[in-house]
Amino acid sequence: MSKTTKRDLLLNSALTLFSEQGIHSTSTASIAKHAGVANGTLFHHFENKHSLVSSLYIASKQQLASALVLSDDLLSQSLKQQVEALWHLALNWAVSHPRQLTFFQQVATENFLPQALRIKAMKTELSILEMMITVGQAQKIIVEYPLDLLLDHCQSQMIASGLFFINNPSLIAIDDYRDNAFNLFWRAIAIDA
Amino acid sequence: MSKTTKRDLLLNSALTLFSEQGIHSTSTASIAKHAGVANGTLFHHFENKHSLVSSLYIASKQQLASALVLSDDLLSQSLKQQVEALWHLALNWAVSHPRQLTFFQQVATENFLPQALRIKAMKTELSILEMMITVGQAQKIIVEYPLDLLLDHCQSQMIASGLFFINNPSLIAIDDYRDNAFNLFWRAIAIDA
DNA sequence: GTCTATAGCTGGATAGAC
DNA sequence: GTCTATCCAGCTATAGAC
Repeated sequence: MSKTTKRDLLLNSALTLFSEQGIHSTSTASIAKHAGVANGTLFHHFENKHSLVSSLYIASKQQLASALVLSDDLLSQSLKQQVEALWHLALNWAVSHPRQLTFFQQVATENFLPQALRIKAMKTELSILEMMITVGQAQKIIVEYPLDLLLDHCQSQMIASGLFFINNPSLIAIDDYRDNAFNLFWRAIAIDA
Repeated sequence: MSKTTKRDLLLNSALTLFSEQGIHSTSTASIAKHAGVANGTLFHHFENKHSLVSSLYIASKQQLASALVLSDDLLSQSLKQQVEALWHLALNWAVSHPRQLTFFQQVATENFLPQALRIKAMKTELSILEMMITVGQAQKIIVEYPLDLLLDHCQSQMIASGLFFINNPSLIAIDDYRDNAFNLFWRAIAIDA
């Protein structure tokens, strides 16, 4: 396929080191060294460290977005089944992309990127979820709590679940755990359960 | 009361700057300047930056722990009422100590302190919750999912709720929001709701 | 205990050869 | 595009006067 350019090597090394050490405490020099390229090469491909971080952030968010597409045959199913499918897509992506998930957390807590960029990325990410919740409320399947509270709740729930399985890798394979994790998610927002 | 020593000033300034900028990107020089003391004074009171951070972490965790004590008359109430009381204590502490809460997040994601210290602090913190869950399961009030999953779930739920209200301060005063937030928490783990 | 001054080092970023 | 060499700012931490 598309060959691995030095730019790609740098992005990949950056992701690895960021997720291990945090963004601020990872030097550009160490990124270049880990990628096996010269220091100056990094600044040929990226204007500065911030530009490197935001390139990585945007690329990772796009990866995630493209993983969260529901297949067409699901659209005829019940809302709960659609939510469950979405939830499993997200969890699967999280456990198979642990570096990206911790990187997202770091971008949020280290205040490295401008808030505007993060909020914009979040908005598009939550639009599917927002639609599902609205539909579910109209069908009296989902509790009628304020939308902002529900959206925040669902999002942090998913991230927390992903991190839990990343931190306890041996549990990923156990179907009971995965099912229970979804049940905790669904019971909270569903009417009648 | 106890007078504010320069050591206290330094800890307080550190907390403010850390929560705004992150730990790694806050210099000891800026902490001393913000506290209105000389650079060298910081290193008289703390051996190095790590020692400053861990002192602050331990003190903050103790503050939190002392805020989470249930009053005696609650012990005769139902388990749900005890859980609800604990939940509100935690939420109240969070919204009135926003700097501490973001600082906890930063310690966790920036990997600044040794994991052992963090795990130890977490263990004691979760012991009350663990007891409540175990009792609730015996009484068939709380779902019988694995304890590690439930503990992680409850903890991240509480933190997420706290951060939500810190990020949306205008909603704190609205009782409905607080009640709904607790309901989302309780519905997930309660049997029969 | 608190200050000033500064040592010693590391980081981000640039210049210029190839 | 990639490299080597290097500049300069800012950081942690120390020394020593008061």
